[in-house]
Amino acid sequence: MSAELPKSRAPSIRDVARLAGVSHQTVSRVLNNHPSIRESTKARVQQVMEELQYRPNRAARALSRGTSRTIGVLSASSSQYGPASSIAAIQDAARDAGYYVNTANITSADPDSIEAALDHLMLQSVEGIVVIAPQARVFEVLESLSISVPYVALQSTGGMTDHGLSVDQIAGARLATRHLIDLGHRDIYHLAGPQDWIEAEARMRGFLDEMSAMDVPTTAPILGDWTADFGYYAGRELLRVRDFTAIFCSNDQMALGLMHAIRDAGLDIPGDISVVGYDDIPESAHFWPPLTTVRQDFAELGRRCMALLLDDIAAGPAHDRSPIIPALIVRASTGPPAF
Amino acid sequence: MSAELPKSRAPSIRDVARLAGVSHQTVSRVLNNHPSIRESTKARVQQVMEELQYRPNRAARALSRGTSRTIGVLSASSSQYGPASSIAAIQDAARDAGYYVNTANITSADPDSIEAALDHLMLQSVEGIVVIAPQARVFEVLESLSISVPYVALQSTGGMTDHGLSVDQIAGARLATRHLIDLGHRDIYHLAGPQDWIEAEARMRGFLDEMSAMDVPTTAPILGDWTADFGYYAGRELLRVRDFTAIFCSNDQMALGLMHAIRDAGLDIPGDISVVGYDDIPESAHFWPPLTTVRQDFAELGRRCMALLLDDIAAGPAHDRSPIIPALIVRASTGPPAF
DNA sequence: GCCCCAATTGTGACCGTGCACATCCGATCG
DNA sequence: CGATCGGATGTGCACGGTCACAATTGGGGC
Repeated sequence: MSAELPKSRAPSIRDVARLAGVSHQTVSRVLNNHPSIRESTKARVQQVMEELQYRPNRAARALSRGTSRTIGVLSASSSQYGPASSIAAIQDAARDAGYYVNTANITSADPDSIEAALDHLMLQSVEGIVVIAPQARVFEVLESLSISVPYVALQSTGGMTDHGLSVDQIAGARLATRHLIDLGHRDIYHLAGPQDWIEAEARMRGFLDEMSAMDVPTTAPILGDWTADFGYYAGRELLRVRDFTAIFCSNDQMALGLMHAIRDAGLDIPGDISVVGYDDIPESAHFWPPLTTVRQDFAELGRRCMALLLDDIAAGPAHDRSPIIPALIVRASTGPPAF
Repeated sequence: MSAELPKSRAPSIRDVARLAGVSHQTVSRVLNNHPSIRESTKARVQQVMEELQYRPNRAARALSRGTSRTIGVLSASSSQYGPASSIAAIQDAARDAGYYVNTANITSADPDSIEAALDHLMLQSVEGIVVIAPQARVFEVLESLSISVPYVALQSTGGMTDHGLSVDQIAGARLATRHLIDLGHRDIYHLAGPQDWIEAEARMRGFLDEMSAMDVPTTAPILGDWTADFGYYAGRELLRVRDFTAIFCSNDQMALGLMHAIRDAGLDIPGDISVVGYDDIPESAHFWPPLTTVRQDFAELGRRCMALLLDDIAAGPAHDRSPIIPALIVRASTGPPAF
């Protein structure tokens, strides 16, 4: 019986006002819980709103306030575990703060694609942007378009601009590298991510830094594309020479593919070759062998990133910008070298 | 030098009109490329728009048109590969169609959480909703709230309502089961997904249907939670009895955990036990052993889902609703039983 | 008993765009 | 050559909120 005839128009603030016997402005005050409204009036208005199933019209509010309460997310590879987790966390945090989130994916790294995605977001009149496409080029475009809203980048090194949330990828990579060195490895390879990814570069730097700090000679890293497939093919090529006893992969997927290749070659992990990944996706504990890796808390990352952005928007006091240090998770894929 | 002083207000349609020496309505016509506008006028207006860096105000447009050009996505577990891929595809498709996408995640399956997420979307005045949280309960809530906008569910069986995109999960599950039976297995287990997930239930039904159609006696399926961790623990328990030679898992992650448990028990895959997964996530080709699984094209799914919803919104001609049939991908995790 | 102040409420304009309708103009037709 | 017609453009208002300011009310201090 609660079924209502579909009215031609949704009830507006004035409809509520009329039925409650007050002015539309009073209704507006109830909506924004203005301090000086008599309790009784407030209750009456709220009851009418209930009856009418009144919903404030967001467009109208945005128009008159001149603010959209929407933030944009610019994302690459949003279907991967890490970014996807962060996005989810961002959305939750935004919702809690009363914001809406609109996501634009970039399919390729070319400026046109980036610009199109940014355009899409700006058309939405977003109040801020979270960038989860930490390719260096994205930032160039961002700067060149002189975006007028604050933006924050996820997973940057924190070094390049003040727009980044500092996750110390370098420290994480050093942890992983140090672990291998401490086990006694000296011939260590690095399978890096795409060169234009800031975080890939940071991990590579961490690797190289630690190697040189510990006085271990290095080979040039191989540049991959984050996929397990690439890890597999890279592994096949590398094993032709096989003058290494350990390898540090820039993410868990590539490590998975690489281990596949190592097994195919009839070698043992970690007996013949030790493997370390990066990210600690939920599956890596069940790889064969279970993968030693560096844990990143993607959800926490998303939340803190959002907090940062909201601060920027409100121009309020700076939130906690202290860098997040990833943690090494040691499992069965690493061990001392054969000898 | 291209830096502009931040003007107090963004240029509006009237600013453009004034500078171009036309009425605001003419500018509006240019924006919506109305047929009867003289070429020269159009060009002049467009040039002024360029100079002023004019951006149409979405809120104003939504207000006066009474339409938001926004669709909502209601999602559970949006960080998993499958849903995440579909969401990305939906976003792309929406963007191409000139729509915006707003995602709301539900954290738990309780009605309050679902209602809160729906509320968030409705406040946005979305024109349609895609549901990627195919828990039966979500639909109950959806029905009970008598949502006034069209909605489409991803990954339903297609049987329950006319709101679903038919992916024939049952057929997919039958393919997998049939594969095991054809190999000669008779003692086959099924590790299902959470009971209230429609797709989990469909896969279970497919399994049971095929088993009974082929006259193979069945054991009650185990209900899991989609995670690799669960697969591992379930595997440990199951192997206590070990009266089966094959197992069909409702997704690849659980299959991964299960294979981990099987290896831990010192058994061979597929020598002692064959394993089949579902989804074909990009990593499963590199599991150990590479996983036989059922491929779902999540991106295609998202695209078609979006097409369906746009049809519903436009009340246009029904799009292609023919069911998608998943494909079996045979890899090394399955083989004939020992004997 | 009067004045002042704060709390509460009302009034009208405005945000930027699209729609309905009116207007203007040149070309076509009888 | 005037009536008609359709393309091109202008005018005013509506959309549903918020904001600035005005108006009304009630209570306390002198």
